[in-house]
Amino acid sequence: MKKQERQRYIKRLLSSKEIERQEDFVSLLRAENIDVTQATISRDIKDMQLVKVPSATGGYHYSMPVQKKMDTEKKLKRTLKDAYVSYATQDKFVLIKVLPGNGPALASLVEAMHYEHVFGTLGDDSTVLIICKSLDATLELQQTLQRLLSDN
Amino acid sequence: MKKQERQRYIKRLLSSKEIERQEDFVSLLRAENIDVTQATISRDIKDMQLVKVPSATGGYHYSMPVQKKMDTEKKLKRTLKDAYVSYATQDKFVLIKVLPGNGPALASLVEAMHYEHVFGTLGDDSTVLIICKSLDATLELQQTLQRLLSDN
DNA sequence: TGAAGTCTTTCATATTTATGCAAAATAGCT
DNA sequence: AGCTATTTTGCATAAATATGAAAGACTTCA
Repeated sequence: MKKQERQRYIKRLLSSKEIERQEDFVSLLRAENIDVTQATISRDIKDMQLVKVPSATGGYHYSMPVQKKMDTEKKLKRTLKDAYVSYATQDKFVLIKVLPGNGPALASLVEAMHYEHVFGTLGDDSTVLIICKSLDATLELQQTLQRLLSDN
Repeated sequence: MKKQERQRYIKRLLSSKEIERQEDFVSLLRAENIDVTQATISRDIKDMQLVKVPSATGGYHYSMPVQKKMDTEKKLKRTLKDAYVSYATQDKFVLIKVLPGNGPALASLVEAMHYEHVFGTLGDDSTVLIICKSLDATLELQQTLQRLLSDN
């Protein structure tokens, strides 16, 4: 399955880099030894329903589809509320303790959110470690999580 | 204020028509006697952070920004949960009874969601009337509202 | 295996969108 | 009003994206 694999890569790129043009996908995929043309990327984007979002800072970047993002956030919220035990931060890390068994699920939801400033996520049985890209990002993420926890 | 007014029109068009290209905005605005070029629309879209979404049916259409949509849905949900009394449907109408004073707020939130298949919304002190574009749409809207009401 | 059908990709290009720059409009001052 | 600064717009065009058509892969079935 060539196409699916490529689309998985595209998803991963979405969260790790700020992608402004379809050609960026082409270059980045080339770097991972996946050879495609812009035409294919255009079709992938249509397939995956990605959108090109005008960002507040003036540029543009590709992002998850609205609906999926909303759905994911919903699940994330529910999981958080269900399983949350405690959290702590240090440096660029946010460490969340959850009820046993919920770590992996929560971690993968956080990943699926493709938060701009999250560098990586890791979940074991009852702990989720989120590594942010900066201290500011850590703060922001904390607030996001708190917002999710405090209902709405 | 020329620009702001135009952007209001753009917002209204967003919910009423399926807009596929920036030129569509140009024509539709021309029809309302607002003269603009595609260049301006492009800048408006950047300003307003609208996105061009690949729709499930194969085409593309412009739509609200992700974040705003999420925020609006959140407020809508909260308002619904806070103020909801009862609802009824008939033909293409959904009539929601709410606690006194909440009608206008709820109506404007429903409008802000720019639901594809909602024709119009009207809220008095304690009632909101939503007029859909088709019977199917009415059913769908009902489900959406129920989903919002039943937590998540 | 090979023919037929389906799916995917590229190439070339049409279509659409973004933007530099100059002109026009608008807003602040005095 | 008159002048200056700021914002907004259009024009022309560059840049980015989408897509028809042909070629290549991959399936399936006999």
